[in-house]
This record gives sequence, C-alpha cells and structure tokens, in this order.
Amino acid sequence: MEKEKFYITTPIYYASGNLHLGHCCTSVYADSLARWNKMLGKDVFFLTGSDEHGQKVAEKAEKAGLTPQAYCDNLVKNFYELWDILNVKYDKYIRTTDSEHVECVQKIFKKLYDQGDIYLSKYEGWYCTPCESFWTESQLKDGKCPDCGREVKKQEEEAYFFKLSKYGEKVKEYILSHPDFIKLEGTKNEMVSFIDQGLNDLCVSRTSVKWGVPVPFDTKHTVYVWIDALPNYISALGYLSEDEANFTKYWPADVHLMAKEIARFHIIIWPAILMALGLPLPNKIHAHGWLTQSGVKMGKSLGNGFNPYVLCKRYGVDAVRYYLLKNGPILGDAPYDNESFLKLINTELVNDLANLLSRTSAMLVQNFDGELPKLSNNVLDIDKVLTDEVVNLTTEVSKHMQNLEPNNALNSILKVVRLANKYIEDTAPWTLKEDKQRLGDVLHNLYFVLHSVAVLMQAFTPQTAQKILEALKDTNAELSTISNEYNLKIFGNKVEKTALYQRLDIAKEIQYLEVDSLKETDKEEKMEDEETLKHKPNINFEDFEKLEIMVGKILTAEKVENADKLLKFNVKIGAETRTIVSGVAKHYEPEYMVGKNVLVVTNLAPRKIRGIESAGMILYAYTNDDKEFCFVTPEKEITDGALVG
RNA sequence: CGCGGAGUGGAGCAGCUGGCAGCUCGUCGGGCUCAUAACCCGAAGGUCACGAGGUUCGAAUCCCGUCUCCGCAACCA
Repeated sequence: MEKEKFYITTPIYYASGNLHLGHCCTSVYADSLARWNKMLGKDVFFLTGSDEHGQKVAEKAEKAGLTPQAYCDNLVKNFYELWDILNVKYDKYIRTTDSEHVECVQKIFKKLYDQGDIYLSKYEGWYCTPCESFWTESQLKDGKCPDCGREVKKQEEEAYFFKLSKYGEKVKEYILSHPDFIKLEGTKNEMVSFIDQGLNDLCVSRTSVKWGVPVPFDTKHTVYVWIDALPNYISALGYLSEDEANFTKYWPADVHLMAKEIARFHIIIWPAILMALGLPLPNKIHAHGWLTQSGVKMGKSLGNGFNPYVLCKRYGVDAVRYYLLKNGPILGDAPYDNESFLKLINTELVNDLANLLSRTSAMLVQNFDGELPKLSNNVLDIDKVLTDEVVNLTTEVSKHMQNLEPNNALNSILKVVRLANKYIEDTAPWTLKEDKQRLGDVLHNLYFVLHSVAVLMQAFTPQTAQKILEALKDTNAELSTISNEYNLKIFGNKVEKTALYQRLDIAKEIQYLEVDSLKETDKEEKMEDEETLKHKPNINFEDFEKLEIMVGKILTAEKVENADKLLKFNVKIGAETRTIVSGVAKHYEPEYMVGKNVLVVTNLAPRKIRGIESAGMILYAYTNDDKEFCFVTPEKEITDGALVG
C-alpha cells in the first residue's frame, strides 16, 4: 500500500539580511509538523528556501562589493547554518536562483502569456533617474526618491500584467466553499473583504530591475516577485521539468505555513496563479501571528530581533524550539521577552520534565541498581489512571497536530509529566523500601511515562527526546510503543541517574542577554548598520548658506484634528509668529512643547498640511527606527529669532 | 462613517458551534524529602472593556450601540 503523503512548506525567506527569531518560529513550527507526520508513517516532503531576486538584494550586493549571486551564496550559508543549528530538517531547500527554478518560472510565465492570462501593458509610477528605480506614490518620501532624496518624475514603464481580476471571484468562491482552506477565521474574513474591494491586475515584470529571472520571450523584462517567488512550491517538485514524479506525488501541498504579513499573497495571488495553471489548490494555508515585543513586530529593521544564535548557544536548541512551539505565535501574535523565555524553560523543561527524569532515575539506581524491574500484574487504580493518560496521549497529540497546534500538543504532554510528578507524591516510593515489588511497579510506570514522553517529544525537541531515551537505555522510539503491551514487555534496561538541564539563574541570565551578550552580537549588527547608514550627497557651502535656521519659542501647541501624528504650533521667532505643523504627536504631548525653544528652518517654502499652512520646519533628531526622538533645543536660554549657522 | 484584529483575576493567554469562568506564571498558606531550594496540596484574586441594551429558561460566548488599544492605509515641511 502506498504511504499517505504530507507536503509542507515554509515561505522562502528574502535574502536581504540575516534571519531573526520570527523566521525561526515559522521554520521550527513547520519542522515539528513535518517530524510528527513522519512519525505517523507518512511520506513527508518538507520544503524551505530563499527568495534571492529583486532590487533590494542587488543593492545589498553592490554595497558589499559582490555580485548578487555571490552575495546570495554567502548569505544563504547563514540560512543553512541557522536551520542546522535549530534542527530544522527540510527535505529540500529551494533557491530562486536555482536553474531548475528559473526554468520553471520561465515556462510558467510563457504558459500564462500564451493562454492570455499575462499581457503587456504600461505601468505608471514615479521614476528616479539616477537610481533607475520606480516607486509607487506611497513609497515616495516627501514626494521624492526615498533612496536618494532627489526629484522623481512620473513615467510609464512597459510591463507585463497577470489577470488577477479574472480570478478574484473564483478564489473567493473557493475560500468560502472550503472551510478548512484557511485555518484562522479572521484571516479568512480579511481575505474575502480584500477581494470584495476589487482586485487590480498584477504587475508581474519589471524592466528597471535587472537582478531577476528574464522574461523568456522579452528579455529586457525580469519576472517580478509574484511569478518568481510563489511558484517555488511547485518548481521545487519539478513542475514542468522532465521529471515531474515529485510533483505528481506531493502536489497539492498539505500545508503552506507563513506569518500573517504574506497571507494575502498566498491566499489570493497564489491560488489565482494555480487556477490559471489549471492546478489544484493547497489543502490548507495557515498564516500565523508575529512574535512581538510590546506590540511591535519583531524584525531586523527594528533592530529588536533577539538573536537566535545567542539563545541556542547558551540554552540549547531545544530550549528555543520549546519556547517557540509552546509560547510562540501559533495562532495570533505572541509577545516575547527574555524573562518569560527563561521562566518557561525553568518551570517546564527543568522543574517538571528534567526533574522527573532525575528523581525516577535516582530511585531506580538506588533501589534496583539501575535495572528496570519487570512489571507485576498487581495493577492499582492509581497506576491505571496514570498509564491510561499516557496511552491516550498519542491521540491527544495527534489531534492537536492535525489542527496545526503544537502548543496544545506540548500542553497535553506537560500535563502527563505533571501527573507523573503527582503520582510520585501519591505513591511515595521512598516509603516502599520494604515492598520491592510495589516499588518496582511504581518506578516501572514512571519509566513508561518518560519513555512515552520522549517518544512524542521527538517531534518538538528531538535532542531532548534523544537524551531521555539514552538515559533510559531505550532503543525503541516508535509511536506504537506508547501502549500497555509495550509497558508490560520492557524490563532490564540499565538506567543511569541523569540531569537533563540545569536550572537557570533568571536574574543572571537576563543580565547576560540584555547586557553581556549584546557586546558580542553588537559587533555584527553594528557593521550591518553602518553598512546601511546612508549619507546624502555632499553639498557645497553655497547650498548650506541657502538655509535659514533660527531659534523659535513655542507659544501654543495643539493636536491637528483627523490626523494622528500631527501637532500644530505657534512659534514666536523674533518679531513674528508662525504656524508650523509637525508630525510628532506620537512623541510629544502638546502641553509639554509649550514654552520650549526650538530650531526652525524659516525659509522653507510654506506648505499646506491637512489644510493648515505650515510656514517652516521645526528640527528634530531621531534614530532610523524612530525609537529615539527629541527636538533640538539651544544649549542655554537665548532670545528667539537668533540665527543658527 | 477607510480596512482588519483585539479588550477575560497582578502578568501572559484559552474559552466565544450559548449551560455553574479555565490554563501557565506570580502571590499567600500547608505538605513531602526520591529529586536540580525542585515536587505535591490548598487559598486569595475576575460584575469576562462599557451600555440596570436586545435575543434566550440561561450569554464571556449570538445581535445592537459606545469607548479604548494594536496593525495596515492616509497624514507625517
């Protein structure tokens, strides 16, 4: 009989920088599902990879003085390394720069073009000549190029478009008629309402971006991300290649796993492409939440992504895996902080699990010289309650994993671990020194709990599971061993007293993570930051002289209606008083600003903002991530109207 | 009237196909000594954002209204 297949994917991560703890969530999550389904005996195919094309990658490469390909090759090594450290065991790693992928993309593009789902048209945007870049209206910064700050002009670019509009309704129908397609109700609603707003055709090529897959029949174009990145899920299986065996076998995917910011691409665009190709849609798409820090998405750009390397190195891979799977954003967002991470490891992994192994193995060594005694047939109710829970655990875990909920699976496992600790309390083995048979039974049952827990935990924390099995001298780790029959059969294994994990000193570790470790990691981060620190082109003195900056005193400050970020000021500058609007409401209460001396650019052309004419600009200092922000004020009291230069 | 998500004991979350409000951490009290100051038991603590709103025998759970918070969008000289 043919084995049931299980095809699961993570997104292909963008190769423009190193990965952070958020990426680890998705990959470890997918890995646990892959491992579990393997344990169930399924023929599993687990795909991950990297998205390596596009403008951003090309820019990064240039800055690093490398060709884009070399840049990607280097970076992807880090990706491999991270997954290796985290024990993420994928079956295939796809790179969008792989020749098989490139060919597949070209064939797909051609096919869609030939059948009329891709057509040539014009794409209108803002063009920055020096940067050779197109920007959309919303990307522009102050109406200028967000990269170099120079003027942009409206320009048309020839581009290919995918007829997304043609498939919107069909995708919607599919979503509505397949309740299991999207795991979260909220995501589903959002997608449907997005479709209801009406879909535009999708621009799927660029002439301005050189680093990409050339459009096969029109090579001045490169294929834009949608048709390049998304089809990785089928190109990796050999779709449209000479060997489609994997494709036939594994497609459609059983689970596409990702974080919620790319839900729309996977739930609307990707199905539309598949429909156009006449292919079946994936069975399930799950867009999980974000790992957040006080409500902010964790990410490289915010500089707050906790370094997975540091965490793994100091606390072990499984501590990180355990945390991500148990407390991670499996459904909605989940907050991360070091203290809760350390606490979780201490209470569940150390106090509950490791300690259970420790006390059980210690008693086996003390009373039976470490040799697991045979189970007698004198089964008490209290034994049965425990072993029933254990035997039932496989079903529980299975149910949760079917629902893509490793957090709940771990919860069920932990419950049994706690029950076992209670079992020790209730049976009080230390009072049974005289009754060797009863003592033997109790310890045997505890051994069975540990065995079963270790077997199940292979899907979540493989190293820990392995260590427990080794400590138990237990070689059979099949799921089927979690049964009363197996419990009866095992004996004689020579157990050693084992300490799985050491307790963490939480205060000390927080100190380490939040102070000491930063010294080490900051080096890299800083280099990265310096690399991205952009200076504007030099100006000469005459340019500078054009500026007029003066000291002003804020007389009044108030919020601007219908604008979250704007404050309106009346600023006294010498004899005159001006109205100036600034986007600083997030940073300052209006009352606080009143009476402050500030620096004002006074010869800036007035501009209307939200209907208010703003005559000048107040100067502020801020970091890139906007985390630090202040206004600039003279070092001591000085008469307003004073010149700055 | 932009789109969407969320408001549940000190913290973090679950429950939301309606039926005595649950989990982990924390706090307080007790027990045990096999174990990594770990483990076990008990207690305190919530009018489930608000509306003496609607439906119902019964609502955290469904409906209506209000407020607040968070993303995205807009604004940010």
